[in-house]
Amino acid sequence: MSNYKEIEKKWQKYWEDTKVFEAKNNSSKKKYYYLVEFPYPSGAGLHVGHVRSYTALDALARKKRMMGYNVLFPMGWDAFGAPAEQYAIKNHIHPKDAVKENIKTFKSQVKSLGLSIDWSREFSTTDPEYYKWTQWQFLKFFEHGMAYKAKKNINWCPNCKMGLSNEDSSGGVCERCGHSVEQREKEQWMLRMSDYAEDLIKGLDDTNFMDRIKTAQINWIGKSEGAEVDFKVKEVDECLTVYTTRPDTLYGVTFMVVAPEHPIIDRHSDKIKNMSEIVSYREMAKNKTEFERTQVNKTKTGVCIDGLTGINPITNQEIPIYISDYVMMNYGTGAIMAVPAHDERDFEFATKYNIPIIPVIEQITGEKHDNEKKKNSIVAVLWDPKTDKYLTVNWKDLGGRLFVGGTRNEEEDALDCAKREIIEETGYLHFEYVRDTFPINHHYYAYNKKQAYEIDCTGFLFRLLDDEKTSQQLDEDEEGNFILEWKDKNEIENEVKDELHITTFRNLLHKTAYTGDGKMIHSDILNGLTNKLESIKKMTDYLEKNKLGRKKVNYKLQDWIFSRQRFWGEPIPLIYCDDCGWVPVKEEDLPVLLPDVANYEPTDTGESPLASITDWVNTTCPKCGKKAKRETDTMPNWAGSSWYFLRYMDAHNDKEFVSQDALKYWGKLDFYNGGMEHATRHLLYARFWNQFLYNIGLVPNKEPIDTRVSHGMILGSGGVKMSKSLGNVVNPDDMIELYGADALRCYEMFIGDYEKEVAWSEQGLNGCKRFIDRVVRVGEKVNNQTNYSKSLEKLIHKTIKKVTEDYDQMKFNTVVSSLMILLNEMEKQQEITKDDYRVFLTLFNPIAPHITEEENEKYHLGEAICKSTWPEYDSTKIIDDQKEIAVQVNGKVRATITINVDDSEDEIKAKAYEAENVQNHIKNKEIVKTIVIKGKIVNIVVK
RNA sequence: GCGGGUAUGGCGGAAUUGGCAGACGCGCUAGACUUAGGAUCUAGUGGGGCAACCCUUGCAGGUUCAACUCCUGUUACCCGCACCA
Repeated sequence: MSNYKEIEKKWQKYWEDTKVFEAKNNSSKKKYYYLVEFPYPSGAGLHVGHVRSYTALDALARKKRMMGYNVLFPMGWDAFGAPAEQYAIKNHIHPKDAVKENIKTFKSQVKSLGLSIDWSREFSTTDPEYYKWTQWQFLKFFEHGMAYKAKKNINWCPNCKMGLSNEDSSGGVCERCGHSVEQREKEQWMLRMSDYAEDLIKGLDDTNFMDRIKTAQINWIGKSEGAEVDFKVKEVDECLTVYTTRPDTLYGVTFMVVAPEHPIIDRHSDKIKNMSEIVSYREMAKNKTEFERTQVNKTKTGVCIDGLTGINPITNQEIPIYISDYVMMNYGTGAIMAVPAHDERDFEFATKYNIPIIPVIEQITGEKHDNEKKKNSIVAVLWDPKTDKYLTVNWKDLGGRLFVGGTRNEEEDALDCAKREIIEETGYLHFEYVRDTFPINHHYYAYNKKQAYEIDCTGFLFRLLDDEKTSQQLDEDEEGNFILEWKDKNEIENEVKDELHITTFRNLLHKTAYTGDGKMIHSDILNGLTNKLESIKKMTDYLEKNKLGRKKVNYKLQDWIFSRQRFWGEPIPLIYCDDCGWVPVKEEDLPVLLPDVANYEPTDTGESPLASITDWVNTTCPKCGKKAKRETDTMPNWAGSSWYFLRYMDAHNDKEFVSQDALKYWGKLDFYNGGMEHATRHLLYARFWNQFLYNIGLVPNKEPIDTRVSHGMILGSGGVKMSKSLGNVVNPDDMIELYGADALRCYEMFIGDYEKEVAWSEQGLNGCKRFIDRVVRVGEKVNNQTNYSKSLEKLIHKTIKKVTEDYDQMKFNTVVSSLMILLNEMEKQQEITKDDYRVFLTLFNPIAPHITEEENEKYHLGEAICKSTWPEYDSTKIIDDQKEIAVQVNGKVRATITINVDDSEDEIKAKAYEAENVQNHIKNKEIVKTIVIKGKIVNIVVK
């Protein structure tokens, strides 16, 4: 621990005093806006993961400023929400004070890193001056009919005593405490986010998000195209409407399923004969947690509704209606048409409840030919349970290994045909039927008959009962041409090559729904079609024409549940009046402040703690002046973070949320860094919020963010997540104390690919400390001269180029390694010039700002680096006049030769042939060709 | 199950985008200077072989004069979503 600490303090003070990092709102320079997601100031303090992204963006911001930009790089605090509240409850202090305390420690930690943040724009989402505008914007949503109150079955965490959004309770457990989540019915404020589903997908085209973030968002929004189909219900005058993406399978519908909560049940409970059974099923489903209910692989349950019968609108067939919890009320219409032959879930359900399964799509194998003859056929697989082997028919050169197969004529039943063929071909007499397959549509060309065939083939599996045999009855062309062999499953997988036979075998062993494409059968108007999209379109058109259904797009994205029954959030600025209903608080009365109270702990009733503060709740109606009550719910902590990036543009404006001038000047957030865990939720909320503001004319851009990047996590030294319980959490304060802020910053940039997760290594950090020590030591070689040393000139220009490009591509690890290479060269020199050192320090400054400024000052190399400009390279000085290149013989390096830049191809060839080791490899051999890639490589191909 | 990603020495990772695989750092080995070294400096360091050479980018194929890089298949791990009809 040298004087690093004093150096760091000195320069941090200098930056603060000179205000060099304060962004100007009225600058003629080009603007650039960098932002790292603002931290949640938790009691745990700063994590080394924060250091990684903060340093990275700080480096970019510092470089951009030196390149002449007016850079906005602000920081603030996201301090509403449950964690702060929990912390406060635990430590028996008011959340307000807890937040103040945490921000203080957090801020001093962040400051010790020496970031070039414009602290003049700092704010916290919990500042009344800030949340006034969050409330104001909520009222805009309300005014435009985008906020509504609805009774919702919400996810309720009994431990945190709080309602959770779907996003906060994914997997059926509370994100915060891990407790499993229950269902509770509650009146909730909702924002109509699902209205924006399409725009949120389309808007991605106007962003430069990484592809994986775009796809994550698209998947989250979950667009699906299909149709709604109206099924008449026989007993009542009502249609049961379902949503399906596969209207083409309508002829295969054999039952329907509605969600347990489906209102049709309540509407017609008088018609339902087994109502008590249904009620108890509903009870059971309700008591299940969302987690249990959505467990995949659990066996399906359900009850047939006795008294309501569906009618397939296209076949007029009567089909049963079930209730089952595998259908969700909150997606589609809460009711489905079930096609067990082509949907795995429906298949499972139908198998369990013995519901008929009608295939309407035939799997296609083989290749189509012209002039095909049609045949019906079977493939029969005989299984011997004693040996667990299957009987194969080995045709050797005449067709390879197959199973028993045969053609059946029109009158013959497929099962009879299969039995007959087994007896005739194999002689086995005693076996029993196990199962059959859906038919396969197979195409092949028979060379012996010079004829192409299209066959519909059903597969059968039989169990062998005993070994008793009769003599085979073979046709002439079969006699003596095959042998029978028992083979196990693996041998069959390897040896049966015929597509029809192997597919049939697989389908027999594992019978399930066929979800692939194929040829339509049993489907009247669709019969024979093989193109899925065409079938879907034809059926949808038919439905629309006959008023039986309509095209429909669905999204998984739901409306945003915007209420929390908690104390520590922005109060929702609405007042309920018995006469006027929900009335917004007048703009001049904003913000609605959180009252100062002693008790802010959550209640068992699920009511916000605010509800018990009567003199806060009781107020007058802003419209009619009568007695009225305030809304006691607060906003989720995603609210404040949905627009904070706009506020930095004009952080202390008390007239507007941001001035239009500031919005116009700063425009989009150019470069936004944050964790992958926010790829869907925060980013979607923020985009939705901003698109709404755009639509009502309050912001100039529909998409608020241009580029989005994500840093990889920093793991503990074993490659496992850092956690308190494992005791492998690294505290940045300790690292700064031991190695200095610059070394810590340098190490975190050098540690690896910025986007990938990496394991922490304190030895690696120590290596960076050594590097910085060497940077300081090499300063002792500085002489009185300017300009670059002749011996270093080329490398310096190359390094400027490489480092400049690598910063721009966020390849910080190779920035550091390039600088290490340059330093290694400098150390080899007797002395170095002022400019040599100065350019090195400038290139290193974005990563190690303190020590580079100090060294620059110590040797009087020029003005402070933060005020100077980024170095440029001279491309003419980068070109090597001589170069070592490899010579390969047959692709293997045999020698290296030195070439001049202006050597002709022939000269290079000559040099290559001359090289000693090349001679050894080409003598007595014929040179087929010689490839010369100028300045790169020579490859001599010999025979 | 669906979607996305990753795989290179003992370790973290480079590779001009198809052109000498292993830059740079850590660690390790030997030596120097030292009362001392967890400081610093010098040399070495993918594996095999005395050597010429051979092998090597998860695995198996393919394209090419040339593949970590492109194509096909496959395995393992990580992340997100998940009965979404």
